[in-house]
Amino acid sequence: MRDAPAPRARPTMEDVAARAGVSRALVSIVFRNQPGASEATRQRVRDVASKLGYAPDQRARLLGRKRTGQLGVAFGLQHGFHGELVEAMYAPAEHTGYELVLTGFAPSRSEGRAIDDLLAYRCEAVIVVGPTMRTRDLVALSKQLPTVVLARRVPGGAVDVVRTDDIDGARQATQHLIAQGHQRILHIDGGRAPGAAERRRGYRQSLVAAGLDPMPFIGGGLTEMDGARAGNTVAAMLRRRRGKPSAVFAFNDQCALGLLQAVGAAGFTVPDDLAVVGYDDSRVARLPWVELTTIGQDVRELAKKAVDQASARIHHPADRLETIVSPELVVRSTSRATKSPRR
Amino acid sequence: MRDAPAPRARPTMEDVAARAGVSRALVSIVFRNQPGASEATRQRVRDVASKLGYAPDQRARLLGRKRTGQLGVAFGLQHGFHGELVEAMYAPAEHTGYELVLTGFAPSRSEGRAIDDLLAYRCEAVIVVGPTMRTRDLVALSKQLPTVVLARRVPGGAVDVVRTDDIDGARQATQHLIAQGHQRILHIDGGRAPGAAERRRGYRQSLVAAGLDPMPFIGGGLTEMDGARAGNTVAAMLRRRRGKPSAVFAFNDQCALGLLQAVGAAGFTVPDDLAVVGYDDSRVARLPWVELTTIGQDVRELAKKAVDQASARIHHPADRLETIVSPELVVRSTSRATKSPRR
DNA sequence: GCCTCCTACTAGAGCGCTCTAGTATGTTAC
DNA sequence: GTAACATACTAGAGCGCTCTAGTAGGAGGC
Repeated sequence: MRDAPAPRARPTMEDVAARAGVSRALVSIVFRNQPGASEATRQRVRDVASKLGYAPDQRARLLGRKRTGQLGVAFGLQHGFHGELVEAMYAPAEHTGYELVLTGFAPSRSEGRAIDDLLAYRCEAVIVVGPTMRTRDLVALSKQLPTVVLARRVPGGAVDVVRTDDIDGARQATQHLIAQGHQRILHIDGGRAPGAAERRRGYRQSLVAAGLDPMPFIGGGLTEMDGARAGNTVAAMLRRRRGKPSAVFAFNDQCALGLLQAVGAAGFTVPDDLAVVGYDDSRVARLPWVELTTIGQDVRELAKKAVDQASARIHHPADRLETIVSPELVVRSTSRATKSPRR
Repeated sequence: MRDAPAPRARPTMEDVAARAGVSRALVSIVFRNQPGASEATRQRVRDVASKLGYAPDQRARLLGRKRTGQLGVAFGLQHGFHGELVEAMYAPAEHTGYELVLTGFAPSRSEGRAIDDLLAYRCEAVIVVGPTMRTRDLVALSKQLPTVVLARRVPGGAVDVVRTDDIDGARQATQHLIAQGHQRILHIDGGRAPGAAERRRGYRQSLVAAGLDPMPFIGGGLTEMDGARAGNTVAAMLRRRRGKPSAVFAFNDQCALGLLQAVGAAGFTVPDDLAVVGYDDSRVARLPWVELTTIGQDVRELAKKAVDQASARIHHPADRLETIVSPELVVRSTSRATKSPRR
């Protein structure tokens, strides 16, 4: 890049002004849709601009302005769910008058570096999607500029957070199974993953509230492999005479999928031998041969709240808020009662 | 956003210069790692800067510079594969001295809008990942500024392209099946999807070269559902006495997965009754209960070539190149010979 | 001594916009 | 006629950097 030539020169506002026979300021007025230009002039300026292939230079634009009107978003390039959230942010951002600046993180590119980019662009606020960085770093960031953490819990109340109510989601899943007549319900947990602690709690609360005994957690995880491993454990339990489980609430859909696989391979039938509920309502959960009952997160709502909250924080830096969005149970065939009610 | 307050004032180069007792220009030199400052001064400036929480303003930086050094990347927020490619671009971009500016497209946000953002940021070149927009629009874009289309074929040679050699991939898949002794090999095709025509061609060429008869294409598609539908057709063929296929090459892994499901549900065994090869080497293909033989695209290489080519195009705008990266066969158990060789 | 050369630094003009504070040219009121 | 007030437009000072063209001052050569 050392000896690179200057890039193809693109027309500036000056060029447009000259060709249209007006001042630079007037062109600026036209492009900002501000009052102060006649309709005829506006049209002329627009025509000239499009003839020249002119588009305002965003960098200069932002520099001159008091505010940048930019909202930075850092998200995981590998997480399909993050992509969905980002997509859903565009509409509310536009509506609120902000522009989104994206930066991705991944195993090969740390969250810190991604966020540095956003700082350099002078975003007015940042939305960090599902970060794994330490709470203290997030707190430090939030002292530098308004920060909203999306889809992750941050204890301490020092940072703005928008997330799904995982306790409620786990509760819905468990209560659904209870309502189906299940009494011995297992939870394949997510270990130290974000949300795992809440899901454990929601599961346990529901059982206790229904007068049932929580069963010990089975170590699970986030992936199909983790689920399959747990599934083997569950299959072993199913072979016992007494005390065998009749339903499982898995940490997420991928985990549930692995579990379904292992349990099926061991010769058991879902939902007759074992009902299964996942979490996330991912695409695979909807496949006709999977039809996994699951808990759906409200992507649209999460994205909108995150943008709104970032905007609110720009106006009132002192506040701090934790917004919790309710998830929704999606009943499919892995948990539907098929035969007689159980006892 | 109308009556928003000015954002928290952040320190400027001026502030750092004043506090360090040097000129603005010197601070600039330090932050650009240019020669012209003593080591002691560098250290002092750096210290002061970090004490003030100063980071150079990217907008101003780019404005002042002749070149922006920015590479725009437009990608699909919903495509996991796009995310992987973007991730793999960061390293080569840094190495070449460019910075990546990301913008996403999705059903709710058109590719055109995404690209407009990149134009506004005065990127020196853009890399468009797997666009579905019309060829003529891509050609028009490439006239405005250096453009590289990644992971899609663009006929006419008017646009720079970096893509996987799908003909070769299909050939590898088919030849592998032939080498395993299969003689009646089906192709579940991808219809009008990008790459589908090439994969059909590669499949047919290999069969003809081996003196075998290509079988009629089975209408497939990109999703598990499409694969399952095709799978039912294949299962019906397997029940016949004569002329039944012994292997299938599916358009992609998702399609292959649906097919495996349908064929399995119909009571057939893989790979004994039917060998299956997919395409993409996606995460699911690696699951131990799937172990799908597939064709892997070289993400790292694709990303690197895309960045290199964008950089080359900035220097030599007149050229146009089509870079084709070879895919690689990954043999797993859905195609491994298990019993006797077939005739 | 003076001249040259090097290193360490500074002055100041942009970059392409935005935005405040104007100036012209009506139009209306009285 | 002129004051009052629109509306349509312009001048020009920033915004926070980069970068060219300089200056100051010390080391070294002869």
